[in-house]
Amino acid sequence: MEPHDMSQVAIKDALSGRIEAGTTVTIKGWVRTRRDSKAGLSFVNVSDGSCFDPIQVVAPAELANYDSEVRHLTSGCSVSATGTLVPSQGKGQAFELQAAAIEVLGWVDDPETYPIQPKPHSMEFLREVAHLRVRTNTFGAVTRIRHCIAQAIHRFFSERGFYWVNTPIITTSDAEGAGQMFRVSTLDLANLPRDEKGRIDFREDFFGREAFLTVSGQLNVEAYCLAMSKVYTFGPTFRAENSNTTRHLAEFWMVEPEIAFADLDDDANLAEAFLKYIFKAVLDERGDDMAFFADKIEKTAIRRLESFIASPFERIDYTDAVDILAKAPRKFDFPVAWGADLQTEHERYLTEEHVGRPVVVTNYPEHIKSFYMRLNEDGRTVAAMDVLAPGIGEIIGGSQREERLDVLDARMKQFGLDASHYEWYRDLRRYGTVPHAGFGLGFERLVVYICGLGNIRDAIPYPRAPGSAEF
RNA sequence: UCCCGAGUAGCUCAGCCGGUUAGAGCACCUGACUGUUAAUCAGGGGGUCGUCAGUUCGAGCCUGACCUCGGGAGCCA
Repeated sequence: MEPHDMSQVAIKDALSGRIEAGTTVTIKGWVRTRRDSKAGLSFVNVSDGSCFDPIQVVAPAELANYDSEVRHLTSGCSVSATGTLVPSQGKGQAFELQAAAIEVLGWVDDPETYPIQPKPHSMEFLREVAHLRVRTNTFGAVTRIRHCIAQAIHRFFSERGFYWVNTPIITTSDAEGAGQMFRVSTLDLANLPRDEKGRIDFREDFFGREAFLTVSGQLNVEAYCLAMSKVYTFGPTFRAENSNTTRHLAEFWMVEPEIAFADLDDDANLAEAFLKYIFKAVLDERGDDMAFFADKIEKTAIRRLESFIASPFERIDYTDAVDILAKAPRKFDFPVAWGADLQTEHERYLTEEHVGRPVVVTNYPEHIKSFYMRLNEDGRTVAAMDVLAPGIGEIIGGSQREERLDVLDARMKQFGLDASHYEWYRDLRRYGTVPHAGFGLGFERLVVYICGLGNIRDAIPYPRAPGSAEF
C-alpha cells in the first residue's frame, strides 16, 4: 500500500466482507470485461490477482470521463477506481464498487489484436503469449495455487524440524548419472583452448574444470542430512534431455527431502504425509481456484484430492507388482518381466485400475536403479520406491541410500563411475555414517496434478523445453 | 529421438469431387436498449489459406521438402 493512498485495498479484501459496506476505497487492477447497461451505466470487472474473482465496478454515466473513456475500456486496460464499497444490487457477487472516479492508467493498443480476450482460449495459444497468459482466469489460478503449494511445502518441512538447504545450481560433478546436463562455460566457443592432446582445455574455463547446471541436489543435501538430520532442497533443476512430452521440462523445480536414521519405510511414510499435507493445504486455502479447475479444466480436480487425502497408500513390492501385471486381465504393449523397469502403462494400471488409489512400489531390481540406492539383503534388489498416483503416474521417486562404504564402492565400480570424483561423497560413509533416505518430487508435476492440467508447460510461468525458451 | 495428427481473420473453427468474389461464432468499431455479469439486438471493418517448390486450363483443397505446434512413446521428476 502506498503511503499517499491509504484507502487502496486488494480486491480480495474488498470482496471478502472484511471491509464495512459504505467504506470509500480505491482498487487498482486490470479490466477483464466491460458491460454497458441500458440504464446508462457500465459494469467494469477488474482483477488484481489477489483472488479468483474480479470486482464489479459500477460506473455511472455521471462520471466526467464516462463517454470519453469509461465506455471505451477493453480487456487489459489498467485502471484505478475509487468509490463506495456496497452490497451488490445484482446477482453474482456480494459486493461491488460504486465508482465516484475511474482513472485509466494504461490503455490497450489495438484492442482487436490484444491476445487475451474475454473468451475461452486454447492452452496451446496461451503458451505463445506466456507473458500475458497470467491475465486469464486459468493462469491466475495456477499462479496462486503454485504459490500456495510452495508455501505449504516449506511449512510442512519446517513444522517437522527440517532445514531448507540451498544446494548449488552449478555443479562440477561430471557424472551424476541423472541424464544429460547443460554445460556452464565462459570459454569462447569460436576459439577454444586446447591441451597437449588437443582436447578442450577446461583448466582455462571459469571454474578451472568442466561445470554444469545441476540435475539434482541430492548428493549435496545428503552431506547436510548427515549433520542436520532432517533437510530438504527446493530449487531449480535442469535436464538437457531431448524429451518432448507433457511431463518434462528442461528447467523445473524439485523438492528433495533427506532424513537421517531412517529406512525406506520411513521414507514412504514421509512421502505420504507430505503429499496429503500439500493437498489439504490447497483445498483449505484455494477453494476459489480449485472450484474453477473443477468447473472448467478437470471435473474431478477437487474430488480426487479429497480421495487422495482419505486413502492410505497401498504398498506393493516390485516383485509382487510384476506378478500382478502378469496376471492382469488385459494386454500391455510392453512385456512384463522381472528385471525390467515398469512402463508408464504398467504404472497406470497398478494405480488406476488394480488399486484405484496411490501406490508405493518398493524394492526394484538393483541394475535398473541408481548406484547410491541401498542394496537389499537379497543382493538383487535395492531399497527404492516410486509413488504412483491415479491420473499422473509416477510423482515421487526415492530410496534408502547406501550407507556402507564397501558396498557403495562396489556399486560405483559396477556402474563404471570413477570413485575419485566422489571422494567427498565417500567421506560421508567414512565419518559417522548412518542409515538415511530421501525422495525427489517434481514441483511442476505436483502443480499439474493438483490443477488438473494436461501439460507441464502450463504449470510454470515460462516453460523451457527443447527448442523452446522464449520470454 | 521415434510414431501419429494439425497449420484458413486477433481467437476457435467450417470450407463439398480441384472451379466465379474464402465463410461462421467470439473479439474489435459504430449505433440501440431503465442493473449487467459469456449481457442482448442491428450494422461495419478485418485474410500472403504455415513456407518454398511442383502437378493442373485452374490449388485453401493434390504431390514433395522444410518450418511450427499438438498428442503418444522412450528417458525421467
